Amino acid sequence: MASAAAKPQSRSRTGAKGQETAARVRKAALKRFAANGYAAVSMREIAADVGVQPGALYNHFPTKQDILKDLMLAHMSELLAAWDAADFPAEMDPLERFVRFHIRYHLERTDEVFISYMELRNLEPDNFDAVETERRRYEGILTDILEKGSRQGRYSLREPRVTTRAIIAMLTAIPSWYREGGRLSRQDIEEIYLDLARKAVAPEE
Amino acid sequence: MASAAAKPQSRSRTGAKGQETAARVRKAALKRFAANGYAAVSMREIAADVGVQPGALYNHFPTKQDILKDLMLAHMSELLAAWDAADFPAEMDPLERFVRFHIRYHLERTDEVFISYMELRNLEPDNFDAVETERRRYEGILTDILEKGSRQGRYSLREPRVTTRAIIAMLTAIPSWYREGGRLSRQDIEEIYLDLARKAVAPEE
DNA sequence: CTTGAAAATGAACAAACGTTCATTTACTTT
DNA sequence: AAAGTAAATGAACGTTTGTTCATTTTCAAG
Repeated sequence: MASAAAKPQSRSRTGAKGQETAARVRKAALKRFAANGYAAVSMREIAADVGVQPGALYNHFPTKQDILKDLMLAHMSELLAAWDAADFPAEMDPLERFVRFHIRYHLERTDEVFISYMELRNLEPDNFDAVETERRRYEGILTDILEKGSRQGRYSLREPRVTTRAIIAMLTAIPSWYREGGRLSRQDIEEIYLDLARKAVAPEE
Repeated sequence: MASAAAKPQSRSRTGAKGQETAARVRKAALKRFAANGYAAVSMREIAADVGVQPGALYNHFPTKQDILKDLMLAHMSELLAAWDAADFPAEMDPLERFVRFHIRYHLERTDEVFISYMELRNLEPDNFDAVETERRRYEGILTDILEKGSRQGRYSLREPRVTTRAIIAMLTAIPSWYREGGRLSRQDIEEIYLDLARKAVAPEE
């Protein structure tokens, strides 16, 4: 009883090598799923990328579906954690915070983002619900910002939930066309979209 | 020579029955692709929906890929034709025209719309290019509206192409969450999004 | 009624799929 | 060095896949 909390988790059975292989599987699956779609990717292809025989994958993930679930849930929780950890100047407007954060994060993690709204339909019901719950939590952040700002008269809008989806849809589409090294820098993109979002909810003068 | 234009196309070899079956194949494939994704749908499932043996499908489409290409190209050309045919009050602002048209059309043809941006990656290169060309043509409509309005001082925006993608992304996402019979009617949706779009490109006062 | 082409059948093909499993290899702890 | 577990192998399993094809059915035109 007394030892339960202090248990050092005896490193012997943690399987350091296994952890590392699991990470390589995740990485390979992420790339493949993003490029070709979950249904079009075979376990054999993932295994080949990792440099291992197909059967070895099952030492780390019970099924192909579990790899997808793992990737999507990890993405959502990392997204939410990144928001919590984000630090912006104290005086920055909350909407500006959200827009800048969203753009930056989504341009950094294009594969994860792509999978997370493209492969939703390939999730089995339970896994779908789990991801959907996290997604709603993320949307809730912006909805709260809009509602509070609306009450304080800093923004003007009709439907916070609808406006949330509109803004997020607008921002999330950026990685689908933005290419590094093009005419517009990431900062340019931030300013353009910030301008659009701000004006869209600007109070009538 | 003289008969070329008036040729009655001898109904004998038009295959009336075949045309009808092909239409049923398109319809079944559309529903299935939208619900489960191109890669997850088998020719056997489509055949079963149509009420025919798998082999019979190949009397109408050379491959499964051709069914997808057919659906997507048809959608794009119908979308563009519908825009050309759309009639709005002469005095209506062009942006308002576009927003209302886009929302109405996309809420009417949810399956086609869903497939057309979800299954792009499952198109072979040639087919992808063909669809992409049509998509750019459609985006060009809004870009032209924004550029002209911007020159005339009716709108204010930084980047017509970027703003085009932002507005279209925002509008196209509607069918992914809108449900008939909910709290908001289609008219409500139109007004809310029209408001957002207008304000986003409103001239500074 | 005959003819001929279009359409549908039903069985078959090779290939690829996710997953399992007895066995061997690798590695950490006693 | 011995023991024991985790990881990887390599072959195999039963299904399912897109597609083909010889054959039969359907059906309108002559």
